[in-house]
Amino acid sequence: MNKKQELAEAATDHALEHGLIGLSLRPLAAAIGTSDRMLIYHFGSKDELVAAVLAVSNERSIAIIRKVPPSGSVRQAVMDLWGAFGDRQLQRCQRMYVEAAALGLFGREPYATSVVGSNDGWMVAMTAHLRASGAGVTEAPGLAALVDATFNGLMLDRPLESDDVARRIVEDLADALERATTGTGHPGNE
Amino acid sequence: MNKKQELAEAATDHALEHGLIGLSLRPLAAAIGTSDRMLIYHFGSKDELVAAVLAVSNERSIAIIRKVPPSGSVRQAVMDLWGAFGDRQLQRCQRMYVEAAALGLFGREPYATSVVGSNDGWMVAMTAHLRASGAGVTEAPGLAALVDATFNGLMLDRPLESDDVARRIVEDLADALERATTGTGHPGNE
DNA sequence: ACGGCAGTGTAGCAACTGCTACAGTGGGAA
DNA sequence: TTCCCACTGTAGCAGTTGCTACACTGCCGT
Repeated sequence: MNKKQELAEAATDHALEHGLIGLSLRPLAAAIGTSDRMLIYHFGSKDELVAAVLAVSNERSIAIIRKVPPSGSVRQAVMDLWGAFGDRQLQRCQRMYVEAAALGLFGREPYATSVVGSNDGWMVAMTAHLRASGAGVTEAPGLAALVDATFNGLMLDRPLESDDVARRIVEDLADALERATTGTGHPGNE
Repeated sequence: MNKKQELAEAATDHALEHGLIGLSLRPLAAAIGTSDRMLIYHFGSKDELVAAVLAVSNERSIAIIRKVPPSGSVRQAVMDLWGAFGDRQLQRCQRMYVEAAALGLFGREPYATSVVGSNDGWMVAMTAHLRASGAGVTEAPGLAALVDATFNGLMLDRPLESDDVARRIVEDLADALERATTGTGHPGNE
């Protein structure tokens, strides 16, 4: 059991670096000092290996988000969450999540299922941070979904835009949300 | 030349339906009534075929966006653009774009290069619509990037959320941006 | 009539894929 | 000592991949 966990961690490190899409057993095994034979032995199939890798990556992502201390306002919460996205480890986890989500878009397994599971835990953590930073109970989930979607979208275009540009876009979003949530009433979903 | 164009269109149709990631020449060729031999003959390599497919898809996407008539306000512009995303053809084009972008995240060619090119034209079209709907010259590009990122992010989680949920999130964004752009001064990048 | 050239089918290559069969190791329990 | 079991290496299978060599068609200009 311990061995399996070690392999899962090592495989995750490798996948975070080299991507999930072209992942194949033999190169992966060689890189982490084992053999394809062993990976199949411990995980049963490549699909289960991939599911394990996605689970490990998701745990790491959530752990990083949970460490962000509560912010003083919704605006600051958005900026602080974005700051957390500056963490290279989190960036790689998100990058791989985007890969998995893209694969899941066409219903491929185990990606589609893993993505749903990962997203659940992730949204809980995002929502919790917004709540702790002053967002209302009813509005927090919607805000979290909006912020998450925007961050993921920016991740997709990250190679295109400098970090400065992305940061300014996030500032626009943060400002807009601050006005929306503190203004007279708040928008959308009551 | 004509034949090549026909093949590119047919290949695009097939890729929009079945995805770009697992795409391989023989099944694709069989589906569109030709042979792998012919695809290589006309395009030279699979990479060039893929580049052609992405270009065709991008042209279609932009054509759809350009048809959206100018909206009366920034809020309405965001909602109208989102409405355009309800178009199934556009949805599939965006879905494939997300696939290409995910592949490009790790620097894979020809995806990374194609994605940059596609994004340029796409952002021009998005910006143009926001401009025509009342957004200022300086703020329109930032708004377009923000809206685009959010839409793409929502696309990633589309299997997770009902269209109603996504729509409410977009409404939140539209309301927030409307307040931000018509309020006293406007946020971020002056 | 003839040469050339765009287009096409058939067969195949070398590399790679996930996975399996077989044959072992070593150590710890009885 | 004996047995068992977690673990491992070697070889290989059947299938798929992008791509190519070779041979052939038909049409079009001369």
